[in-house]
Amino acid sequence: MPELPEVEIARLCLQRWGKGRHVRGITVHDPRVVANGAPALRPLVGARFANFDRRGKNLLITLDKGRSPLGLWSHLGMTGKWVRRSPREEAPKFSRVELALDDDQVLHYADMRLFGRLRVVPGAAFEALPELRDLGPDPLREGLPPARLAEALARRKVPVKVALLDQSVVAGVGNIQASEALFRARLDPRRTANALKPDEVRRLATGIRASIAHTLKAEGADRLARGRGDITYVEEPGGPNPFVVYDREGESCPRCGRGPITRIVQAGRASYYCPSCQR
DNA sequence: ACCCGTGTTCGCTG
DNA sequence: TCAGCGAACACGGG
Repeated sequence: MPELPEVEIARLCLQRWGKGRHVRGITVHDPRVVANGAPALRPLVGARFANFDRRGKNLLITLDKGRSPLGLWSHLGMTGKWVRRSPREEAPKFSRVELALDDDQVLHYADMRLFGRLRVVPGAAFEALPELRDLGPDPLREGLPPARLAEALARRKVPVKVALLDQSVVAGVGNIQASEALFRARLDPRRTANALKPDEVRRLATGIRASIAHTLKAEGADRLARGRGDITYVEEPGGPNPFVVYDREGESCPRCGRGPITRIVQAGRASYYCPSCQR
């Protein structure tokens, strides 16, 4: 379930589960999720988790081993997730890689669709990764200055919803957050990106940050960060939809009461919006 | 059987 | 050089 908020949750979980622990062993159930092949993960054995960072949807984990650090890059794709289990428990469905830790727990990387990837980064030199090269500002780490958003949108002639999916515009926004942010900004997703007025860009920047903050709260990030609550974050597939418009086609608008929330397809992806109050 | 899917990259076109 | 676009990747779930 990975856009910026879910990846941030994964970061907090991994930090909690892994920090200071050593990797005892690795089992690769499906080498397709390992960039450069399964043997590329071997250097992780014996390393100690030190730091857990995130850029957009990318997890950047640093481990200590000997005198030079080791990096572990993890992108969750569409269906990737990190899960902690006791070695006596059954592995989660679609577990592709497992890391055995020195506290007798196992971290599983599970990924049904296999769009996610793991990669060991020698020397933790994450700057060299092409996946990070063209990322725009990360709204949670460094905020989202309207001027910078305006600059990124200025050269795009596509609908603003489509532009928001480009990670070089804003790092971490995905298909759900794009619809949610545009609703909060009261902007029609079909508006051309480079035609937004300065005030509309400001509203959009605010909407993006508000949507991410709302999702983080709904998914329990505050409890995790404060060290309370269940240490095993497990999303409930049957749980209530925490979003304001996403996947709510036909419902009345929670803001204006009219709507109804409408689903359209843009660049092959679903967008949801209120035709009555998004202009 | 058919359509849909929280992501990204690649090759082609203008 | 680059924005834009569609296909491809892979495997369920409804």
